[in-house]
Amino acid sequence: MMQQPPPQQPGMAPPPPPQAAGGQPPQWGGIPPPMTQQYGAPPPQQPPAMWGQPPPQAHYGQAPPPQQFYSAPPAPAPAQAAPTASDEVRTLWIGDLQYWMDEGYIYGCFASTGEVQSVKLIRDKNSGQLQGYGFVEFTSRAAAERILQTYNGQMMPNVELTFRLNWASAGEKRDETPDYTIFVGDLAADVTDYLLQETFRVHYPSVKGAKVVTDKLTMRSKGYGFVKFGDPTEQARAMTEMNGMPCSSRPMRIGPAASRKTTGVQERGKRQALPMSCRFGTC
DNA sequence: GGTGAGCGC
Repeated sequence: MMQQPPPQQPGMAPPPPPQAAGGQPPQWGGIPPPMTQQYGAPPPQQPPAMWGQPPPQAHYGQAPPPQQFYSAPPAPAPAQAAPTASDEVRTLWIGDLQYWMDEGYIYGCFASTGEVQSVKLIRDKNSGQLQGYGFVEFTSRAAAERILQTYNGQMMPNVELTFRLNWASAGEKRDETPDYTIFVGDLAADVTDYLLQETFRVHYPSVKGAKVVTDKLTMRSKGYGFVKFGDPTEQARAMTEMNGMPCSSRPMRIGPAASRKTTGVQERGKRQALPMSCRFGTC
């Protein structure tokens, strides 16, 4: 059986998943349960509290709001907000944000933890446009770590997107276990992360997650995606065994995944180099 | 159709 996050309540912060499991929490594959698809449609009709409503027309005319910091209001009981070593790394990078997700929305996402210190979203200096990423500082490194483990890959409130979190690189890059990824093309338009993941997972238990690439603005699938494996031999097998297999209504076309352009947050040290002889599962 | 996801505007 698989553990799935409980359905979300509109207007609420995401369910803080059970205590960070002692094992390996989902990285980017904790695919949430399938929900009604709403491509291109911003959140439901009930925005959370007063935060981050998707603006019908953002009023980014001029006077871009200056850098905003959200100092945690006294909302939830500050757990053990004893300021620890001031040099301690406790900031997470957060990305894959929609343009209407402002500091308030992000703050609201983690408010229930009571451990948010500040939220800083990056915007274009001239237009004031949010850039789709930012930084969330927590009250302690332990808190940041806990949030990273439990929220990353989970659904964000009121929108069909999952949290994309990582340590802020200024501090420390950590990306534990290496993973082995394949490229999957020719996906039907209705294939979701979850479906893609399950299509593989039933055959390969080491599947960590799957990601259908979507256009950030329209949320529409670009027709391809990636599946991550923990086991390189399963990756290799899947390359041949699953090629041409249907997912939803269309046969998948599988290939090796070219590494993402960023060289920033990858496994430190070695990266997965697929010998030519292995490229198509011949080894 | 095609190789994701990014670090302080």
